[in-house]
Amino acid sequence: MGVLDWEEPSHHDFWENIYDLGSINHLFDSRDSGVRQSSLKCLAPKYLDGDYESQEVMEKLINRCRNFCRLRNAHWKIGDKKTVPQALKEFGKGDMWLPAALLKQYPDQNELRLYMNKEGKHDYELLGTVCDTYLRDDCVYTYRLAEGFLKEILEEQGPEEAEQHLEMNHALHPVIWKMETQGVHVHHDHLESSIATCEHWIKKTHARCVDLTGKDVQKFTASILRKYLFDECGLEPITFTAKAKLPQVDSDRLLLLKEQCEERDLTEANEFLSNLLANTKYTTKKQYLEGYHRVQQIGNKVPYEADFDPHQWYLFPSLKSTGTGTTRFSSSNPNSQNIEKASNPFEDDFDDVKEMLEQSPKLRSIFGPAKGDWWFPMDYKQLQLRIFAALTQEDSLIQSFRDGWDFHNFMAHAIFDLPENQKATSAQRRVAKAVNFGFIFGASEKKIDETTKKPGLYQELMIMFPNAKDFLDETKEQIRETGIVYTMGGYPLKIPMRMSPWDGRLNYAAHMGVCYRVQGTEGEIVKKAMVNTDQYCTTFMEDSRIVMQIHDEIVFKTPERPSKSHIRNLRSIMENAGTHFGVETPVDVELCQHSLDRKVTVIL
DNA sequence: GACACCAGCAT
DNA sequence: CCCGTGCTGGTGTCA
Repeated sequence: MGVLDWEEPSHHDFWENIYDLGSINHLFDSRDSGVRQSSLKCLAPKYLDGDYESQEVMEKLINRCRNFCRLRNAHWKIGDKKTVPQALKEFGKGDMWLPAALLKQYPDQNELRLYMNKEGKHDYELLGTVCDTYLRDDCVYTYRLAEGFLKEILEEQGPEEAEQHLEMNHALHPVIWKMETQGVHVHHDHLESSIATCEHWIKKTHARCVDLTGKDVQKFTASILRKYLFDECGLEPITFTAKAKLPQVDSDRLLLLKEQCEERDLTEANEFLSNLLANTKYTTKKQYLEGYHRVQQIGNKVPYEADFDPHQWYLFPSLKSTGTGTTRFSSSNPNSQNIEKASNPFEDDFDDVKEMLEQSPKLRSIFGPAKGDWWFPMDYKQLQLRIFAALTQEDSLIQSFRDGWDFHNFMAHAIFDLPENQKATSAQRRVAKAVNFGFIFGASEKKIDETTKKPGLYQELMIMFPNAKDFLDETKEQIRETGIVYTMGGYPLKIPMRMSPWDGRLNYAAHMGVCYRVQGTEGEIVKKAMVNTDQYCTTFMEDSRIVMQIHDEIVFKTPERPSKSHIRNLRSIMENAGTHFGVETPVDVELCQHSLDRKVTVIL
């Protein structure tokens, strides 16, 4: 819009002068910055008296303009529902230029005036000013909010602390900007052939489902499924959905229902379920693939890559550094943090299902370096658990990491009191894993006892790890007093108060607090690592950069095979980010030349 | 069309 | 009542 000079946004001086209301707001109240609540539209009415009417007026007018164009088949390039990404769909932000352009260029102004001013409206007069008004309000509200938040933050949290947190996000801006504009390379042909494979199998399995059930439906929706399985076949529902209390029909439940079929010799229903499970897998895959296909672009947004090939295809995910209540990143359009792992379809399935899934395309192989490039993902080994150990200051846990234990095995040994030279069984390890994840996800006493099927285990653990117990009590106390917990770097996180801690559910809130402190510290560490590794890349490794961030993993790109010393340096930068916050965190490195799922582990 | 719910994917 | 944080897309209901 001509407000900022976009010529050299990668230049250091440029970023020096950028302050981000999102970061300031998140520091003021980490619950504000969720996906739904962070926009000015929500913040202005909440903290100022502004109702932000001008945005609404603009949205409506833009939509009227788009309708006007559609009705007349005018040759205006209008954002189309199928091609405009989700974020732009809402109110046609992509068409902000439209009102002024119509006023300036539409040949029959009289016609335009009649349309805009019909039914007593005066929209024609607004065409030339509506976006300016919006933009002005946007600036004013942004400034006033920032001013207000900063004042509160400095008073409540102290200037030095606050400055540190703000500086971290400040330093992240150019890093995120680079990632967002330079994008993630995808293998375009592979994408298309994978979609075709999915389609083939979807058709095949669906046809079989129709045959077996005699239901000639386009799709086996949840309601059709419930009717068939529970009413017609007489199977017993396993569990019920949270709100509507209907029988759950997710994959796990369907697998259990399949067991019921085997017991009762319902061969047709049994085979139906197999086909349906395979069908669901392929349908989901296709959905992901089509999502990637829809938003991919030829890499013309890559102004800084020297020998850039216009035939390469890229995705440009949007990153929100304040997209979560815990300081983790969120990613959208597409979400680059939930790319399916290859192992996913082949575990815990029945043999016939496995067979049908054998040709299933691997989504991770869609992503990979462009020709000639190298990617190397570097991930923190069991970062969350190490943070938990550091937070609790539980010596035995910290020591087990130092001694190089597999942590789940270590926990299995502790729980089942195994001698050191005896190997834990896979069942024992599974229990231990459930306990570990339970803790970092903030499970309650009841939940831990239930998922491990060992009543009383939680209490045993509390005796076994007294510091962990103290840590829980301390977190609980913090929540009772303030509703706020702190990460290891001192970042304040608000616990959602939808469950009031004073009505007997304080324990639950306390476990939430554990989760927030662990995830919050994780986010903090990885953000610092990103800033520092980016700095290293720009300084010492030409044309290298961060491609993606997946919570405890950073994927780098280089135009040639990275040297061992570069990898070593990057690794220690990442590890130092951990120790800076008091966590010992070794980092694993892998190299890939073709795609994310064909990695070579590097041994240094 | 807006909204709630459900499902499925990740760390 | 509840093991967390996210994003996306489909279905079904309501206005």
